[in-house]
Amino acid sequence: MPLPFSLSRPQCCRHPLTMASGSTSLIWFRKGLRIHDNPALEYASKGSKFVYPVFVIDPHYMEPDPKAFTPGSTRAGLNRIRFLLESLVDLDLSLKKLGSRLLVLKGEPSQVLIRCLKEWDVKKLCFEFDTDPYYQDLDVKVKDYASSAGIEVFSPVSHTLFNPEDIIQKNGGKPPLSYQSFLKVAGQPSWASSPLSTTILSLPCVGHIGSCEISEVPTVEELGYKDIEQVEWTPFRGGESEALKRLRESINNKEWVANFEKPKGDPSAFVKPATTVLSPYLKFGCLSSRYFYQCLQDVYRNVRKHTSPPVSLVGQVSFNFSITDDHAADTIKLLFGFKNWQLLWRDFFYTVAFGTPNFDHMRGNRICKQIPWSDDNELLAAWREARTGYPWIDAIMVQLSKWGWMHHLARHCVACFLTRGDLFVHWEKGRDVFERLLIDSDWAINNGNWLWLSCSSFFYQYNRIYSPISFGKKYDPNGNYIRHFLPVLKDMPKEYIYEPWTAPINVQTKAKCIIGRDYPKPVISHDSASKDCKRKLAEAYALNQQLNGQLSEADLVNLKRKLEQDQDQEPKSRPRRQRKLMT
DNA sequence: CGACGGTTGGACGC
DNA sequence: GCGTCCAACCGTCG
Repeated sequence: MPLPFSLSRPQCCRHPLTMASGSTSLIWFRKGLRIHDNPALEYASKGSKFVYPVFVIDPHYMEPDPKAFTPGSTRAGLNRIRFLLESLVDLDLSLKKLGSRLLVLKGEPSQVLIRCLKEWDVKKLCFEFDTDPYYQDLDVKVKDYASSAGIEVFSPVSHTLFNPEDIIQKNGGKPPLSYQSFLKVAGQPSWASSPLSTTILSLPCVGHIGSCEISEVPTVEELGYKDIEQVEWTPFRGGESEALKRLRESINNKEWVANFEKPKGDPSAFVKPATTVLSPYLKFGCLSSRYFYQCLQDVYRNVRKHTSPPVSLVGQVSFNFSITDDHAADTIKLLFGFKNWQLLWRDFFYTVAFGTPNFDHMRGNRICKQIPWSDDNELLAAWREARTGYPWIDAIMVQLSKWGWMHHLARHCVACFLTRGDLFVHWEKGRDVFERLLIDSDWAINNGNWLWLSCSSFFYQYNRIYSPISFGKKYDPNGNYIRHFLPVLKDMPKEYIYEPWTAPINVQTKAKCIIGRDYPKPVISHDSASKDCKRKLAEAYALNQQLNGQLSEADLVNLKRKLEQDQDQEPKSRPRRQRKLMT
């Protein structure tokens, strides 16, 4: 598969025609860290004499926080910071091949940007539209200045397949709240049948820098991260080049394509992850979701025709397919089962998130059930620090800390466990942990999934609880995943590895892992805790229905008190009492 | 009002 | 590995 853009023959803007016409543009990179399918970059370079490609290192995200529970800033773990820096280095290299470079600045982005616009006498400001509230606020400030200074602003939607505003408008002003209705409203993306412009052969050069403080892409050490203790880091390298390489490999992998929309997959397959990990690249825009979409569409078209060697309809991609009948059948099924594409889910969450005020909170969020979650910081800490005593849960949390990535279903298990399944801790607390540690954490998708998993919105079958014991066992009976991420349990026989507290003491001794000393006892009993969660959710749902979702703070406090009283009257449901069962 | 579907539940039987 | 039952929620649609 050829690259979607050419990296050959860098050219500079010495040509008299180029020199004579055009003005000065600035492309502000935030997400969209790529050259291919980048309308903002394309527009910036069109007819411009100078183009300033800028990235601003934002202390809000990047400043080291020594008090954080793992290395990193307040809002981002070091894995994601590193992934971002790698993506920037790659972007800089690609820009250099096109006769330009990346200008890295530091500070509060809107202030830095406004200073650059003045200093460089910029006439066109280009940046990808971003739906995240943080960028929405930032963009207002920058746009206000630009309009007062007579600067043209170009801010295209290119992070998602659809423009969330269009879909909300088409749906009568509110975002569709079910995936099916979203698909109905969304239809096909407007650009789906026409080729994306993905080729940039050269860029205008960077003009004089003046007094702005420009640096190369910093290292983590230069950002102030020193003496870091963590030994294992994420195996995923950032950047557009890596993204396109992974995409190419994935698409040539028949099994992966055939499984692309299937919900299942083995969450315990950690050495060679069950899904080809592209999510962090989509998050940062190292990979264009639209380009990805077209590649997949291409594969399906080719397979459908499966008589002759695959020929790309848009003439840009050909895949090394040796099509088996099975695979063709599978793929054809997928073609018509189009609606399950993960990429469409991404747009679904982006649309709902954009159209829902306070999407990232329970209070003031019109689509969120009001539930009196507990604020038990000890249970939260046990979950966060991988010491719940349930090896399946703890192994997943270790993978989160070390890799910043876990299988989708593994995320479901730990999110369910923390909230509606076992610990009844507020989903916002879990959301914060994921948001910080995941290398692919994405504001809309992360919050959407926590709403989903906690039965606060979208999904309401709170009786369906993932078992912290049997769910993992189903996929990985030997417990290899646990042995890898929790080496303390590596010698525990498979009969006990999902429930080590049930192992006879001589077995524990032999495995060199005494439960309660080398590995914790369970913080709760799943049987009683999950029953208790169901009871609480049933009551909370009933009150939500009764009050039409309009619960005051007092209503929540009263409900919480009532739930705790009921718990006291029913000793069987009291999770903390169950300790004796586990020794 | 009732039927129906919902990315991704668990347990059990075969 | 697949079907069936369990228990039963919600929002949507007719």
